[in-house]
Amino acid sequence: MKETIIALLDEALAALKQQGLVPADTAPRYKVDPTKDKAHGDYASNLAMTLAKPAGKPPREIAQALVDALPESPAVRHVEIAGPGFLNFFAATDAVAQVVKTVLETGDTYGRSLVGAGEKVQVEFVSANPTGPLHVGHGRGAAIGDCLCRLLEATGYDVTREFYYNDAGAQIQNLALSVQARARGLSPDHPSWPEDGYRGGYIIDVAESYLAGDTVDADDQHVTAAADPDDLDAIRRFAVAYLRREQDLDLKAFGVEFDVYFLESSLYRDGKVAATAERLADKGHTYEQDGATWLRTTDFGDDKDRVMRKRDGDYTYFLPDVAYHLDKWQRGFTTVINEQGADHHSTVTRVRAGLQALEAGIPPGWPDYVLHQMVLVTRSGEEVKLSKRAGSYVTLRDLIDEVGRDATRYFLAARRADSQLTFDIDLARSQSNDNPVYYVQYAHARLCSVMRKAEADERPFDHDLAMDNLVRLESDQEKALMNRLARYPEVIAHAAANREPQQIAQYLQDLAADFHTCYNAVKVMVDDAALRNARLALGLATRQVLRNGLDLLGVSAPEEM
RNA sequence: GCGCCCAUAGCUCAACCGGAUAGAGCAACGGCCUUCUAAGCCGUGGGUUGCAGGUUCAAGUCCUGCUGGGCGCGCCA
Repeated sequence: MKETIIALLDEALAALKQQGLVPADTAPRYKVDPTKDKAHGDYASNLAMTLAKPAGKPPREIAQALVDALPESPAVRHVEIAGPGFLNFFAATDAVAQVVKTVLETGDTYGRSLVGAGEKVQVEFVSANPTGPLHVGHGRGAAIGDCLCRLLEATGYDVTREFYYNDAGAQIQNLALSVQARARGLSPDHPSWPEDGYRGGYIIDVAESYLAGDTVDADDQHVTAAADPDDLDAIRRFAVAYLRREQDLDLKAFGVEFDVYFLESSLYRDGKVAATAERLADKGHTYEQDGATWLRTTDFGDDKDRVMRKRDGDYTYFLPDVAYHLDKWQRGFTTVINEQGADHHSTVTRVRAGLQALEAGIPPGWPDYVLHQMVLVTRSGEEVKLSKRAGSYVTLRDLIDEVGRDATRYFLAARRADSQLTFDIDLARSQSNDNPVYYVQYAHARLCSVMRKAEADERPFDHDLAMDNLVRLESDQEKALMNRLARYPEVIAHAAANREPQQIAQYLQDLAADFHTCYNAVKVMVDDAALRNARLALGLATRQVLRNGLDLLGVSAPEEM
C-alpha cells in the first residue's frame, strides 16, 4: 500500500516537473507514513511541504497541483489536502486487506527482510567475569543483546553471539583465594580471610563441590576438581568452570545462548597482546614515561593518554581490549555491536582510539556500542539490594525464579537502553491487567481460543472463501488492525537499524490493543460464512504477527491462559 | 572541575531519519459478561514535554547555555 502511494506520488511529481511548477532537478526526500488519526485517512505524505521552497509556492497550492496530477488507482479511494499541506490518502478496503493475505502466505517470515544479507555481524554481550552469579544488570544486557541479535537475524544478517571474559587476571586470583579460604573452613570475618575476597555464600558451594571432587560441564569449560585445598591453580580452574556453568544455567533459563566464548587468556597465549603492543609502537604512537609505556590516544580523540604497559611489565586491561577488537575485525565482522553497562562507557573512546592507532584500516567509530543504564529493583515500593546467593546484589536467577522468564525478559527489553530502569517485582509478577506482558500474551491466547471455537463448531477456516471476501473487513476497528499489521516490517527494520529492541515491545502493545478493541467490537463466529472466514483470516494474521513479534523478544506465545 | 547518558500526565513509560490536536498502561471516576477467554472493552478528567534562547514552513525530537539526577574520570576491569 505504502509502495503504491509512493509510486503514485512519484508520477505526480514528474508531471509537475513537466509542467514547470517544480524545478526539474528537485529530488525531495519526502515521507509517506501511516496516520495516527483515522480522520487523516490511512497514509499521509509531506511531499507538498518539501516542495514549497524549491517551487517557490505555498505548500497547499503545490498539494492541489499534486492531487490534480495524481493518477487514478484502485487502491486509493480518495485524497485530501489538510493542515499545512499534508496529502491524506484514504485506502480502498481491499487494498488495506491485502496485508492479511500477505501475512498468511509468508507466515513465520512475515516482517523479515534481507537488507543485511551476506553481512557478518557480531554482538558481544553479557561478558561477565566468572567470579559470581549474574546480576540484574547482566540480565538487562542479556535481554537487550539477545533481542538485538534476533532483530538482526530477522533483517538478514549473519549474527554471531559472543561472550568475552577474563579467566586469568587479578579478579580470578582473588576468586581462587576466596574458594581456597572457604575450602579451609574460613569465613569472611576470619583474620586470614583474603583481602577483598568474595564474601558471597555461593563461594561456599564452589568450595564444597571442589572438595567433593565434582566434575563440572559449562558450555565452554569442562573440569574435574582436584579436591586438594593447597592446589591454588586447580582451585582457580575449577572455580572458573563452576561459575561459568552457573552463568550458563541462568542464561539458558533466560533463553540466551552464545556461539562463541572468548577467553582473555587466549589473547596472551596466542601472542596477540604482544603483537598489538608491537604494532602500536611500530606505528610511532607510544612513548615511555615514569617507567611505563603509554599510548598517545589523545591523537585519536581521547582526553588523556593511556598507560598500556605498567611499570611492573604487565599490560593494563586496555591493551587486550584493543587486541581483542582487532581480532574481531580480522574475523571479518564489518559490524560489531558491544552491549555493555554504561558504567564502562569510558572504554568506548579508548578502544576506538587504540584501534585507530593500529592503522589497520578500521573505520573510525568502529565498533558500535549499545550501553544500558543501571537497573533498580523494587518490591513493595522499596529498593531490593540483597540476594541470598550473591550477598550484595540481586541476581538474574532471583528474578527468573520469582517473576518468570517471559516477564523478566519483557521488562528488561521493553525500555530504551539509555534510560534508567526500575524493575518493579510486584508489577512483573502480577497476573493482572497491570502487567503488559500478559496483555500481549492474552491477545494471542484469545485468538487461539477463537480458532478452537471454529473447530469445535465444525465451521473450520476456509482459506479460499476468506481470500475472496477480505473486502468485507470494513469496520474502523478491522481497518485499524490491518493497518497495524502492515506496519510490522517497517518496525522491525527500524528497530534493527537503530538497535532499539524496545520498539518491538511497544509495537506489540499497540497491536494487542488494536486487536482487543476489534475483538470487543466485532464478533468473528457469525453465521455469514463469507464474513466469518474473512474475520478468521484477519484473526490468523494477527495471531501470526503476535507470534513473530513475541519471538523477537524471546517471549512465549501461549495458546491459553 | 571535565566527559557520557537522562529529564514527557500523580506513577511507569511511548512517540517511526523534525510533521497535523504529544500517546498508552497504572492510579481516580462512570458504564459493558444468558454472545468467540472481562488477564478484555467503551467513556470522563489529567500536560507550558525541567528552564531560557536559537535553527525551521513545522521542534518532545536538531543547536547553544543553564538546572536537576545517574555513571565515569586508576600503572583496577
